[in-house]
Amino acid sequence: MLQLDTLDENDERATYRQIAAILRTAIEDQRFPAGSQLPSEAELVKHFGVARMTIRQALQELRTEGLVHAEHGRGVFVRAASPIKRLASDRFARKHREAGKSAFDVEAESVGYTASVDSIVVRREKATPSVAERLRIPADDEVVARSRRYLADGRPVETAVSYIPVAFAEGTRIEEIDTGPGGIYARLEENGHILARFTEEVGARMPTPDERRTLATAPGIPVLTLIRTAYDSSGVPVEVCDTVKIASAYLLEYEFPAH
Amino acid sequence: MLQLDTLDENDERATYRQIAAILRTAIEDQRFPAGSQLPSEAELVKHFGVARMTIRQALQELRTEGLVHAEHGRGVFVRAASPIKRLASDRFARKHREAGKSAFDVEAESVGYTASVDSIVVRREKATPSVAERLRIPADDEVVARSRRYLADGRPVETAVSYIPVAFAEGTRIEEIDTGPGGIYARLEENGHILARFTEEVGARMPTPDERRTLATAPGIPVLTLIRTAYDSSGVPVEVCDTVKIASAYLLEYEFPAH
DNA sequence: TAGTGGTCTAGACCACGTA
DNA sequence: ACGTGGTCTAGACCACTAC
Repeated sequence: MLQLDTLDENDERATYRQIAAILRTAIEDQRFPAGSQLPSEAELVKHFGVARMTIRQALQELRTEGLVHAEHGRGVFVRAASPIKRLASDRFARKHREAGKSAFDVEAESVGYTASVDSIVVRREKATPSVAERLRIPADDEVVARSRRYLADGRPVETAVSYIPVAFAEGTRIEEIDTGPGGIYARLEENGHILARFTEEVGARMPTPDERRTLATAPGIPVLTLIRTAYDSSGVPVEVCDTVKIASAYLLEYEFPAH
Repeated sequence: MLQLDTLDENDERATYRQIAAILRTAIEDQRFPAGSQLPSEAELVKHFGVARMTIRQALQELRTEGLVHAEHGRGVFVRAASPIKRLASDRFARKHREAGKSAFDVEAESVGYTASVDSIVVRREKATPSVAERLRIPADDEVVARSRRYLADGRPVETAVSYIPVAFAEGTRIEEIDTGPGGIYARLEENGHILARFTEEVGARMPTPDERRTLATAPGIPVLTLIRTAYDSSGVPVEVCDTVKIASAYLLEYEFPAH
């Protein structure tokens, strides 16, 4: 019954780890396919003959690994292998901007998602040390900060905050909610700052509770952090974009020469 | 006593979340600096007047976030902000190879670490679908698989497996443990495959229990995954390198033109 | 030996989702 | 109403570390 192995007396691992391993194997073997429901805690208590807290500890381990997620009142479900959005480094190519598309539209289109943006907030603020350093401006100069949240098929996948020196944004639609076709990069170029190159700094970590809420992720799912700096043809940094992406939703692609 | 806030009756959050938040704030405010020890579970039980399991649940949350780690028999400690190794995309530049240095040496030198490599295993095996696709060879052709583990100052930070088509490795030191100065890229170039460009695919996820063991990481620390493909001047893929890095130890840097 | 965290039990009551 | 997971209690014994 339950089509699950039972505990091995000789196994010296902690009981909850053994149970986690049994469930993990069953999931990997597709005995519980993506999206399916695991046996309830009560059933697992009966099957393994242990206390409920022991079962919960095993499930906690699988949740931390991101293998399953619990829904209060419904059950524990195998997480669907998330569709991956591949981000190629030509996503900022000028040809896309000229067609009036934002980089996020380009990404989404290439994999068949419906892209949307919400929570757009535009304000002026003093640059943080990290932003000021990348923009090569004094530490408390004012910048225009544009924060927003990206959604794919209605589900949050990324937050982003762009910082632009006030001098480059003043009098353009960069300070309006709707920046117009092609987004802020198109506006910067109209303003004489022809974009020449980007740098990106990529890392990963666990999200803060705040980020978990904004991105609506379960505990145990890491985020990719990406800080992009855009330089114009004179080598002047014109924008820093600080993004936090749900790791399971993204694969970043880069290409570079061997010199 | 303990210099910690107490529980707020009116706070509607679960008790363990409230306790976790109190501890998190204390850590962020440096009341418990990096490396310092938190009060013992017994002390926290007394301070907050709750059951031990409730305290443990709060600590579990902080562990999942990677903020603290427990040492059996010693205590719970605030995790030190890990030193970051920045990986620039010129780390495979030919000038470094000509100086007899491997890419990992270059990385380590640039930040003052002592680099070392262990667990080197070289064997022939059938290509996995993922590797075969990237190398553009039939799905069960044989490849040379070189796996190893990188350490910085003696601590594991990354595992890597390189796959090279047998035809390109045969008769070179690529199949020996010690590949000689400049590593496998230098050997490939001596063999007529002048490297022209690389692609890298970057993602992040939680480590498998196996990876956690190999990299000696605590639960709750994500890994960066990086698959690099090397192409020679004829556009032929000559190597696929599949790496898993401790996320907190790395920051990847890329640069690309705006077209 | 004393103190620490690790594991486990056997209950209890609550909040949520479904029917 | 019922079954699900979420939270919490009040213990127990064990394994590890430090002295």
